[in-house]
Amino acid sequence: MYTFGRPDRHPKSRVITVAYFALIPWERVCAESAEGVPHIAWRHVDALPYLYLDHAEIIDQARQRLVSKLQYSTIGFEFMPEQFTLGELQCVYETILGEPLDKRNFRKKVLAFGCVEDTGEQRRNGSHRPARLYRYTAPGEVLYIK
Amino acid sequence: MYTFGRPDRHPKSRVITVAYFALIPWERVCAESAEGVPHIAWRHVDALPYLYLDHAEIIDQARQRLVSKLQYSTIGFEFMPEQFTLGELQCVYETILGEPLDKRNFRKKVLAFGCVEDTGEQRRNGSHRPARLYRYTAPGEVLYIK
DNA sequence: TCAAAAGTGTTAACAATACACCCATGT
DNA sequence: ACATGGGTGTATTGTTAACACTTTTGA
Repeated sequence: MYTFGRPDRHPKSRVITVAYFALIPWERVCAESAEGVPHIAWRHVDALPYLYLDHAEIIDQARQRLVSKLQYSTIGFEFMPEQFTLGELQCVYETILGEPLDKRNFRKKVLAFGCVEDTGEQRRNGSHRPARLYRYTAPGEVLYIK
Repeated sequence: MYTFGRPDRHPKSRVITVAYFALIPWERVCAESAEGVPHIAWRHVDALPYLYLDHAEIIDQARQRLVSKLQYSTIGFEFMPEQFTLGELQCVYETILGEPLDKRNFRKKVLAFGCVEDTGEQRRNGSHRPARLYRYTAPGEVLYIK
């Protein structure tokens, strides 16, 4: 994601942090303590505890990076299971961007881009019309939402 | 610019390279040998000697990064001296992007963006009309060329 | 029959592109 | 007078954004 190397970012010595971020399906998320790291846990990004030094800045930059990646890549699809509805996909985009998107324009762009294919299947989800299920396929070009 | 950390990128051990790039005025460019680095020199990016391991890839990525930075930042102005003509600026953009740009559209965008101001001065340069000199001023928003 | 999400096209505003001529100068 | 780069405006095209109603289902 970014390498933090400002000479004065650590008070004692020169510390360089290479930060990465990964998208992990919720089912596979588990927080295991490792040697030398006694208490680790997953936290909601809006409810983080005190963070050492510039670590809050690192988190912040990762969020921003995710937002911009959403605009010039198909990273949003990485949040989807194998089959998904366009409503679910739109929900991911809206959550990350932090603003509502127009349903018609969103579907238009995604479908026109041609990185999804209709599986022919549907999902019944509640007391309303069932949604079509789509599958992610390799992108041809770059997808811009917004 | 980017941190290269693939575990197998060096045959002997785990080597991590944090690559940076900088824009330096030609007058201040000098290649000094340092301890342990006997022969260093500046090379034209299109005429590089053999490069160790993935170093060619690193150079390549830096070039690409420069191209994309040109599109969402005002980095192009960093190549300019304190006063410059729009023709010179366009030349920088054309060189980096590797394609000619329309003179009128280019000037329109740069001027509309409002990150330059007319110094009132001119430069006589050859047997043709003198060019206005501009000065770079802080950008308001993001400048997109192309 | 009602509530709730799914699905669908058109129009207007704006941004990007293509394009050709006159200007000021030095030789 | 001519060669050279400087300077300017408009028309077209393409892209993006705004907007409202019908459909299908379960309760």
